[in-house]
Amino acid sequence: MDLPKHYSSETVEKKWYDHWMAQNYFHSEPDEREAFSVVIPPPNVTGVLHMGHMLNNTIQDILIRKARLDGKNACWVPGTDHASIATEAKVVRMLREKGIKKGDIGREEFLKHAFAWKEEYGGIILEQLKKLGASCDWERTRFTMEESLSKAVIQVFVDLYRKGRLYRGLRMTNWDTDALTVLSNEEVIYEDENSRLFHVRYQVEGTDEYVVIATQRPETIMADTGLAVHPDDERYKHLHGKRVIVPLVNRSVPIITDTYVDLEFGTGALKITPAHDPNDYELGEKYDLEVIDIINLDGTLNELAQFCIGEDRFVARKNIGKLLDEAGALVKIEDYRTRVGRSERTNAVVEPKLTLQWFLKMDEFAATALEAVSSGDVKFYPENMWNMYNSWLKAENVRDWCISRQLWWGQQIPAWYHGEEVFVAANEEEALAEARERLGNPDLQLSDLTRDEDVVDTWFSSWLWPISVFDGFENQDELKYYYPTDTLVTGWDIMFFWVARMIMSGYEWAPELLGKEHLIMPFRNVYFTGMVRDSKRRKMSKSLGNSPDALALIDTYGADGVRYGMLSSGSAGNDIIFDAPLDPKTGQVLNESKLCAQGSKFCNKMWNALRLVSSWERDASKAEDPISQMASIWIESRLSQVNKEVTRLIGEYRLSDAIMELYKFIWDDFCSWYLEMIKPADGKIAEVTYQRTASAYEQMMTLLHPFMPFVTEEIWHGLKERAAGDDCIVSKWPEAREFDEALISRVTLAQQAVVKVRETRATKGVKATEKLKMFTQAGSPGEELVKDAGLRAAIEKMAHLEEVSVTDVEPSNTVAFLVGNDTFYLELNEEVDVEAEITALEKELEYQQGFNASVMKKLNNERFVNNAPAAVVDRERKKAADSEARIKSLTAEIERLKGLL
RNA sequence: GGGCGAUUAGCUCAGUUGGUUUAGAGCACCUCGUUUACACCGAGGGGGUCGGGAGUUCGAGUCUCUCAUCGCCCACCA
Repeated sequence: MDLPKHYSSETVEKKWYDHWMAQNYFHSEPDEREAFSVVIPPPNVTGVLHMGHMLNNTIQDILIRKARLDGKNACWVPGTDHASIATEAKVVRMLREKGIKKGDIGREEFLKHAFAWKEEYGGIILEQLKKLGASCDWERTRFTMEESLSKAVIQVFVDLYRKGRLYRGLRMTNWDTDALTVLSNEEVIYEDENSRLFHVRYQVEGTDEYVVIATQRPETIMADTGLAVHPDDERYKHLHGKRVIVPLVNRSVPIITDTYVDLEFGTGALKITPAHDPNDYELGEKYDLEVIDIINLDGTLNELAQFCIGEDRFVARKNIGKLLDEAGALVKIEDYRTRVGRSERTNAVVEPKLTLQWFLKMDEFAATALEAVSSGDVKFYPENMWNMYNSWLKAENVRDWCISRQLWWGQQIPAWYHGEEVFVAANEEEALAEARERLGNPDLQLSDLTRDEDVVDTWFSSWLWPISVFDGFENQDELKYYYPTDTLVTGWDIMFFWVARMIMSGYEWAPELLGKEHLIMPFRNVYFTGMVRDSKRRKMSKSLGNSPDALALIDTYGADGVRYGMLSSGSAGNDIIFDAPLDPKTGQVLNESKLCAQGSKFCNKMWNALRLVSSWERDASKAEDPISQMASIWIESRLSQVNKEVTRLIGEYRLSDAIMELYKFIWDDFCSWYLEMIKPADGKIAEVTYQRTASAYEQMMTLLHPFMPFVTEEIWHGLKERAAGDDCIVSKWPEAREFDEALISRVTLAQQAVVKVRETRATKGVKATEKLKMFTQAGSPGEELVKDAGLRAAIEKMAHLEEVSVTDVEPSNTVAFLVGNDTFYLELNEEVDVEAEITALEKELEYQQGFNASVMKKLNNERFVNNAPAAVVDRERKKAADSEARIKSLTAEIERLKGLL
């Protein structure tokens, strides 16, 4: 068999993914096995694969593949989210480029374009996930705006309305002046930005006195309907009950007093613009002030402003500033830093605006969602995410969810209006029937009703995801089997958008759909990944351009290499600093990563181990030699040990630790020690040794398979002839057997002996291959190592020694070192500097004495001996005995050497 | 202004009921080495008083308090 020197991820990965798909391994149907389901956090249908996706989908894939190996019926449901604002914005832009305006073509036509766009460009990300190796059940791919899922949204809307948990109201909302829609609070990103604070004076009516206020938004002055001061503010007490004249528009407005006003800030006087500020709106309500709305939906000023009509609010800001100055009302302008809210999707500065919207009452939902996690029904990893969750959902912080959006790409709200009456129903026929009945007018026609133009928030469809992907609102056949899902893997940044709301919806509808005896949480566990950040700790994002090209990374390092890289840094909840360096010229992130490179090197290492093993000529007549005999039992023991450990770590979601454990085991134990020990000089290996080696190697590959599926599958096939359909992916997770712990520690000692020899060679400048003799003295505990034929031979082979023996003869021209507690002597061919050896041994002795002293300090402490657990005390006694033995060995050797001087 | 989390080797991080040799890994670094799996390699080595201080304990990287620095989340200060 001629294998290339370098592992080629490109060809291997394509080959196996195609094979898995052809064999339909990822598909799941309900059966008698235990179900293990995971629903993907649906990426935006417009999205492309980025680092966050790679991290989070690698983790899901590991969990799913492990479950599959454990013999569970593993089902990973993929899909995409219609992402209303983001997608609609893209389609609008695309149409604009074609010279088509959204408003001109109407809703239906627009949706056709949008669906066509989705068919052509949407879902690229799912193809990219295949490159990563994601073992999703692609036959189950869902989309939040497909018919069944949309029906579920409508059904839920109607249900909530009938339960009295939905209401429509005029509220101060966050308005996106670009997308022309309202936004939920969560969709507004606040950041500190530079601004200017205008100090403007208002004349007190009927006097020559002025009150100076400070504002960042002079363009809203024309909408002022009041001025507020603190009731206890001595500066303004004489003005209580008086009125001031708003500059430019010369409107007379009342001075009100309220403790909301901060005495310390600015001049202590505040202009009140109920239409354009949430706080002012509240004050306006309280004091019954007029609401004058001077800003259009697109952010321009309307006629009511009287000035700067038609100008954008930011243009008007400058111009009004000038006008105020000309009118002598502008006192000064200060530079100021303040929090500005921008739309998460369009980056437009959010305009507080009074609009009529649909809201979902959240108090009950929030209480349920809190209880679900505090009771332990839903477990969080890491646990401390509870704090963030709790602070968001506790009663005093919960706000009703604004679910309507002034967009077309989404599920249209199933509400019809006739005058003041509202009819909410699953379809127009039902709405009409209800309207006829309630209005007592059997002749009422559909054309007499007006349907709500708005759609629901995208999250109002994704919060149903764990149920709706199984068509659970229509029938419960699959839901019964797959629900609840096992683990949700997502970033903590969407804990409130999505995780909490899925819990709410699960507890709301699962009992109705499945009955209360069925488990009702949407998932048992939530694994929160951290944010992937760049080397400057900035969140990776498209706009910053600091994210490496995910697909380019896969091309360079292979999916296995990238998966390794994503995992080997960080743990649950902690942010990951991705190590891609920056281009010094452009400041852009380079598609280079040490971690991913390490992963691809690891693939190459394993590949070459296969090359080595495959290169041996197998000889059925050859007997197993003592080294191989010993080494096989050792590697099998270690394998079982590692198996147990890795299983435990995966169960605790400690995936980085698990992959690191496997990395060290495969690289160090298997490649550096085991293979080197059994490596035949003549290239001929006993058949039995080959089989045991292949079997151990195969098991290692299975343990690593969930993490690095491609290379492990490739090697697994390279080791043995396989029957058709007998694939790694469906093979069993190996059983962890009892392991020979005593042998493991003996091998550790043997390794120590080898390292000491190598170290001695390095420091004395003796060639690594120069044949030397080593011995220990008769009657010493080190005999155990030498008496074991396999171990002795292994030491000789690994350290290039001619002989390791037990002897009575007095050492001569030797270098002594400790192996375990005993002294071993290495005979050198050149003259040994006795004084230097004494110095070296004395240094070692000093360390051992220090160590012994610290142990004895504990043991001589009565309180320690009395209070510490017996096992701990025993361990300390063992340490003491060991170090005493070492001290004895060292002292004796030092004495002997001194006698030579 | 509240809350959460960090601070361990040059870098990125482990260290999960306080005791497993007076701290570990990977990368980086230094020395040596082309021995027929792998130079995407092998062998060896240096490097940390676990942010500072105090406390609890027989025993603290681990628990408590405090200070410092840095992140992040939430909040209506014009």
